Amino acid sequence: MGVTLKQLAASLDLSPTTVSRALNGFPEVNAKTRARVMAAALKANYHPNTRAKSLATGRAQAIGHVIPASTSHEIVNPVFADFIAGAGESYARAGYEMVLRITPDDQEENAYRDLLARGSIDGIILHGPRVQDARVAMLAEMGVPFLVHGRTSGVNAPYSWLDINNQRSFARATQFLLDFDHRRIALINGIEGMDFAQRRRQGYLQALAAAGIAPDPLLMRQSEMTEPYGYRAAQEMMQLPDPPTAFIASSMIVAYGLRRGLTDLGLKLGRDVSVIAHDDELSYLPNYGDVPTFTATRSSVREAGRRAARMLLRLVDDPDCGPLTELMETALILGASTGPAPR
Amino acid sequence: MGVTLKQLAASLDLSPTTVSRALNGFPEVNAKTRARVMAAALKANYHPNTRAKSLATGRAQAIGHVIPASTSHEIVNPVFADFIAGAGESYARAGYEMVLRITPDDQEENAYRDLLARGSIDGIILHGPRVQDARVAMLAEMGVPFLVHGRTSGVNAPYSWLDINNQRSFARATQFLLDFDHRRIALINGIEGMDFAQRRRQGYLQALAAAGIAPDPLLMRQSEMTEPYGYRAAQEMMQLPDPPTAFIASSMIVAYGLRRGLTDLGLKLGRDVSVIAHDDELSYLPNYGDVPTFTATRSSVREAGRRAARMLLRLVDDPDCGPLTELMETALILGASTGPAPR
DNA sequence: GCACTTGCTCAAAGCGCTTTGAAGGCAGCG
DNA sequence: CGCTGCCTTCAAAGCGCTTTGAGCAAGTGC
Repeated sequence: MGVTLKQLAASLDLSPTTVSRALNGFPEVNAKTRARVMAAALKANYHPNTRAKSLATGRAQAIGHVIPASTSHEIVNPVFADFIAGAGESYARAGYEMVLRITPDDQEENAYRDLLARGSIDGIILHGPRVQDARVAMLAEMGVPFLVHGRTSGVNAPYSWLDINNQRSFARATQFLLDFDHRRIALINGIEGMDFAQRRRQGYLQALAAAGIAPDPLLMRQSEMTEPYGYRAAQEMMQLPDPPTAFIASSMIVAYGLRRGLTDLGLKLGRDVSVIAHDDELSYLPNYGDVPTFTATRSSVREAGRRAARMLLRLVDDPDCGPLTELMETALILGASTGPAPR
Repeated sequence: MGVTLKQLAASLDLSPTTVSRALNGFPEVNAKTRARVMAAALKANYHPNTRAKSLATGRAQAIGHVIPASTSHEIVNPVFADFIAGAGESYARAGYEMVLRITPDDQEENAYRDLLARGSIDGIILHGPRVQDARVAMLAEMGVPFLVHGRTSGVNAPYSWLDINNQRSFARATQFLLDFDHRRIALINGIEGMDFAQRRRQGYLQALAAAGIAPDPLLMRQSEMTEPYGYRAAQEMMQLPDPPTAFIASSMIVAYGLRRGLTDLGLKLGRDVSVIAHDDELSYLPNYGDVPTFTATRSSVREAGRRAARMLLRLVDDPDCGPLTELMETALILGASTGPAPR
């Protein structure tokens, strides 16, 4: 344990009051005194005890992230890690701590209540929102500042969120393929019920509708986004009487699986069949180069984490600064995996 | 904010002392009183304020994880997320909080010192140890209980760690291939300097040596474990005058890349060329089925997280319970990606 | 009957900080 | 000279909890 305020004060022959004020920038401290205090604090490597401080101020100086993680493994995923990393950067900069709570998914509500009742956090980030997610109302009712990473369709009450424009993003991707004369476009989506998956499908359907193309249920799948899932989707769909000429994948990993499934069938991406992936810019799933491997809808999930955290901190600072929302657009980047529909 | 101990005590017509003791299981409380208190606490949804509690006890009831994450992205990786998830389970069970600090990697030491001086944590998990990692000595010197996920070669002083038997694991994998008459075996490793990478290479070299085979530098690579890295390794090595007949990959992602590189060359895994991967059992990189896709050295990193956390908690509880160490063996599981060397 | 446990409960101090209310010193003013 | 008001500093209370030391009533043994 480090030096305490009292000790520091004693060593300076000052009262704790004055030292505290000097360090916290209160105006009623003599400039000379303040300088002395600052110097001594630095020298003694003084850091105020967070617990004591927050007990006194009533603010935890910490943000909670609750990760339900027993049966559904959907959230403990690569995307999550990068988001957390981004958020953590913002917290660190603001002097906030990040508290992570892993919980069986039937106990998620408890986790929030517990964290709150214990006074361990000032705000919450809600992960992996589903369609009509009841957790939003729950958190609102608890009266704690919170921000959703994503959105939840079907919830009317206002709440703060940061999301990417999934619908527009996938509409554009679909449109792009349509422009290349693709008419049979498959959507390999994330698991049903996740809000992002629904929005992506909407974008996809919207673009199809605008082109006067009836969606084919045989070309739409939703499941957990693994590589084998992509592989099977490719293999099975290409067996259809009227197979797709293009695929849109909800993640890079799925796109990897698609590519394998397709090349195993002797098809070349960008020539025989087209693939567009959603790219969260995860460092170990790179999609760069002069011509990226995959044409992709791209958006940094890490940057999303950074921004979401900053927004939440504003909310914590001033709970009345109203529901804050941000919709990040994605970039459609051209890679080697797309081309005109073969005929 | 929830109910306080004082309020609860008042409502029961008892002193805070008694209520505190009743709740914390001290023996000197009348059984009837305790029951009353328990019931009331439950009803009022009482949760002791963590900050007050830890201020009073001097224990933070929290464990810190510091993630350096600016330039080197090696740690914000999929493996990390699963380890954290496992550790979080153990913490939650023990009533501990998990504090995550993301920091520029030249500031990692500061992060530890700060966390400690502020009294925010009781223990630390050290991630991603490198060969001769100076952080171990640093933490030891700070006098905080800590546990390393992995080990650090070249550090003599004892410290607590949990690791998988990387050396044996890769020696076995290599041996397995040797038994299949492979003589040209490539090692596609993680980045140089990471301790796990060094141990894996040692295991590989050891098996080769035992078989009287001189290692070929052309067959050994180390880099960040991405899919394209695996792809390039496969493509380039197969161009060699004397190409490998088998590959060992340090991660599933790399193995994906290898597979693509090899199949692109028209080679069939398990027949024309063999691949063994290290499988951390990440949920979105599944390698299961009747016959798993890849022959693999398998070990759940999530389980490692669980155990590491438990060990650290023991250490926090009793700092003198000595350096705790655990070496987890991996399983060599037979999949479809290996077979006898072609001749 | 007394001294002495034993069992249960409480008042109060203290953890390290912030913050309120008060006070000392000094200049400016009439 | 005395009063006011400003600048600077401080003592003390309080945040919600644990824990020490004391106290009180009932039970035990002589």
